[in-house]
Amino acid sequence: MSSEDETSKILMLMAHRGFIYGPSPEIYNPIKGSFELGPLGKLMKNNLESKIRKIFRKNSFWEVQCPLISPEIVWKASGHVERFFDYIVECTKCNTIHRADTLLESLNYDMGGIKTSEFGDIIQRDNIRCPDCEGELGKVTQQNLMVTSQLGFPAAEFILRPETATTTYLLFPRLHQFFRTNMPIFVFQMGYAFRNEISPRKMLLRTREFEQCEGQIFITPEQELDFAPFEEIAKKQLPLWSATEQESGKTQFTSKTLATAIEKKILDKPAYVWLINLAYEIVLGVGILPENIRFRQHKSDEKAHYAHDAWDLEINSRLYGWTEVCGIHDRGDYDLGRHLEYSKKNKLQIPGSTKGEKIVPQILEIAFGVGRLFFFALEQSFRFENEMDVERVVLDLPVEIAPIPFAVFPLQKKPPELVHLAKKIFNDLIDNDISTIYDDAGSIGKRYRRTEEVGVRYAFTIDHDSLEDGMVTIRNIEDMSQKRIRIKNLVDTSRKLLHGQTTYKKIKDLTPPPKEV
RNA sequence: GCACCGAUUGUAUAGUGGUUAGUAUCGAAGCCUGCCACGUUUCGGAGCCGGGUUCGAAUCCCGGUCGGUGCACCA
Repeated sequence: MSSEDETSKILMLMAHRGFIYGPSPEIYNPIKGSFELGPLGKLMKNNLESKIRKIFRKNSFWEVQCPLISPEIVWKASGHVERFFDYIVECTKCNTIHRADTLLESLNYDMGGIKTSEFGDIIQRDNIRCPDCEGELGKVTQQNLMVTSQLGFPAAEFILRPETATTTYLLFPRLHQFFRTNMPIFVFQMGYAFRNEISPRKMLLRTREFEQCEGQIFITPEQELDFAPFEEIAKKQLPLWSATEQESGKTQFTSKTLATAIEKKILDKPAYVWLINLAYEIVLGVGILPENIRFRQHKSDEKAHYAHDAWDLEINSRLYGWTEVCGIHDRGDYDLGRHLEYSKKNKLQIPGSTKGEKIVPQILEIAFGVGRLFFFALEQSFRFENEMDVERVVLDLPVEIAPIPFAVFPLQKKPPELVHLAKKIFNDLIDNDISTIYDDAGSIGKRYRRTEEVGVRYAFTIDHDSLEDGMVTIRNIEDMSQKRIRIKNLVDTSRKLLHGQTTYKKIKDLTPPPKEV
């Protein structure tokens, strides 16, 4: 199968099997970059989010939730009002849109010495022409990358948040009190953010409304360097591709242990390194394979306005190539410093190491695009196998992420006792919060294939012997093998499989030896 | 937003200036079926939107919309 075929096939299956629909609304003229999750997509994203929450909680993060709307001053303080504008200029001849700053930069203007308000004057003064067609350039206009809306009566303009992180920072005085002034403070937030992307593309990878999951550590400069949890992970190896390696044109890079990264001064703060590792664990936790993960350090010109150091966790997308899914930022004291400046609230400071000193806490941030992570977890899981010239489609998701990990089938509809027993088992599983599907339509083989295509890991089949011996077969998606287990252990076994407390391999097969003929 | 390419049942496709728009798959209801997309019966479902040419347009032309790819932006 060519990769082009594979791409369109995967996209087709995502929609066809009820994972992702869109762009939405499909029956009217859709808005680019907006999607619906269908029944299975929603189940799967719920599971993925639960998994992320679990990992955050294990690592002592607490979850908060903040509003999507906030007054403009918040975004002035955060720097977004200033930085989230693109200055664009349109060619009057060929209508190509150019960014004023990149245009001037390409002509070797010293960007440090130019104010954004001067872009238009310079272009006019120096008679700068369109680089594509030599045509005359029009006026420089602003393109706001933040989404605004109206609120209240009379309506006033508000900004929809372009990131969740800043809204979390506004809570610092409250959190500092909640955690009884113990630093560092670990919190995270999952929720929507909005950006006027110029051109949404590539399914869930670039949309105008998107979900983020951002973890924050409020920490003192001393704690960043003396961070006990780091010791537990110091020997782990991560695929770190440093800015220096990128700048020297090296496309090959080697995994390094985290201790080495610090020794070689690729990274300096143990707390920050620990956070990079957390990003890695989360991505592994939702089923992305290590060979498809790398960390890429931002080069100095790439860094966001708030970042001291920035690394992206990138995933090698099967459909779209290496793509950022998580940014890990050392934001320094930029954010709380700015909010202190704009709000004048002294509670944004904490006592420093010397007596009477007040300091602004440092912030380390880990920022995931949830939609992206969801999309990658899904796209990487499609497996196409050939079985006797018939293609077998398997959605090979981790059991914790799979929308519906279990299925219950009566081998046939006759006799009705098979159906009764199957439905009883199905109800038992549901009553025990084990996500299960029941199906009795068509042949048993058809049902196995139909359900493994949407990620069902284990199927329980009730056959005629089940009525006599109290056992059913469990079929494994991996290799289509089967074992026989007792019905009375079925709920317990399912729960253990779901929570990783046992594996299919460890299940004892009670299939009776074949009878002598 | 620009450039190029595309649009027929849910999916994949066939074909035609006048057709009951074909096929496979799919879905529904049966029959059959003792473990891997079996078979079988019946049924269901389609030419993106707007305008033009024409006696007649799903088919030709123009415009729009949406999608794909490339450029700029980005979690």
